[in-house]
Amino acid sequence: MNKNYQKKKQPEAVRAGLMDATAEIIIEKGLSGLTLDAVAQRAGVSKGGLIHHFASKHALILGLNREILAEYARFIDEYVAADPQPRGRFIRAYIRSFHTPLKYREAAKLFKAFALEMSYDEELHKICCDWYQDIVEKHGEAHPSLKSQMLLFAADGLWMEECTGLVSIPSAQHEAIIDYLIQQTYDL
Amino acid sequence: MNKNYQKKKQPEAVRAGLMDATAEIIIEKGLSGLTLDAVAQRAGVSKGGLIHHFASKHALILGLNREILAEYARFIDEYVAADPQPRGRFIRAYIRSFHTPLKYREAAKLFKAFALEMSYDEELHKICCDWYQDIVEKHGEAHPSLKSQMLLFAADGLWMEECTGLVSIPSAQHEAIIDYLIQQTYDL
DNA sequence: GACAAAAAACCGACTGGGTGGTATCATTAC
DNA sequence: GTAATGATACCACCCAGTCGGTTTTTTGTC
Repeated sequence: MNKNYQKKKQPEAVRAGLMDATAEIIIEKGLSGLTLDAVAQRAGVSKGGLIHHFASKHALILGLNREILAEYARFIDEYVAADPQPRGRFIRAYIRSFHTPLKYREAAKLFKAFALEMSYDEELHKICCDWYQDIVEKHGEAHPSLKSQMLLFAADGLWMEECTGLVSIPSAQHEAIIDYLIQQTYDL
Repeated sequence: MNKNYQKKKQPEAVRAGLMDATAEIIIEKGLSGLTLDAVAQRAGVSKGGLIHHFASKHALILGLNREILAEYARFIDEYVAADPQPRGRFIRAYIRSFHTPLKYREAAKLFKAFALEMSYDEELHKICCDWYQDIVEKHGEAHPSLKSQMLLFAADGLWMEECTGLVSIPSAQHEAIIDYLIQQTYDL
């Protein structure tokens, strides 16, 4: 570990930089605007270097997706652990985690891009399904009530609204809605 | 009807065919899989013919989007008109219309594709925002309660789940959730 | 109704830029 | 040395949009 001393090459940093660049480009231009050249250039790496770390564009996308899902999972874990009231704990954590700024700013846009691609990419779909199933098995109720499910869907809907900016809610109102959802989780 | 008898060219039918082909391809392969050649071929038209009807790929996408939004608006209008109870009427119509099969099967996937593209296409974004604003001004409440907003978001979330197939809800449970949401709209 | 001119509808080969991926060579770490 | 890391050049393919042309339909005029 302490061999890093005087290391000129730092593959892990390069790899992280590539991930960041990928995320930024997807946020700015969407998945369709993601090109290997652009990623390499933004990360200050050659295309060959990029391909060395991620064998293909697909691998790059999957890698980023995995990383982001892992981060969301960490958020949810933390929120659940910090919540003394068991009832509705998972839903509160779910709501809060999806409205917490992540490592990647505007991560919601990223997630939305993946949400679309899921329909056409089985591997990506499976990764996301497994993630969701794991998180529910870990924290969720075995037989959630209709109200619980409604609250989860409402959190998803609000998240989507954030992504698309369709309704243009003032941020104060946005907060109010989240508070309302949280409040509802105490009465399940 | 019989006037068509001798008509060889039917531009409106061709145009409609191009729309259908576009929708089908987006459903199958997503927006990124949409190519002018594929649309033309599926519709049985040459590329030149396609370009004659839609000046660009962008125009094609916007045209289809407009058509679908109009169809959703019609659904909502009908549901509102048929609902004797004014309170929560719009929300019920909203929920129901987004779970009604449209002209284009699996239209949800289409809509999801547009929802993504909105972030990167100002024109598309404006069309959708205007549509939403119009429909709310027409039927919605001026100052919706938090619960009203929550129900709308829940409908959106459920719709998204339909698109992505993330949670894999049995259809019976799906129906139960919709019923629950509808039921909630009577108590606002 | 006739008939020419204009307009609309339609065709398909071609272009030019972009992009994913490969092959090869150079450098650094251990 | 050699394995990991990274740079550069390159290729084959795809795809949006162009362009000159043909065919059909509509329009204007007598």
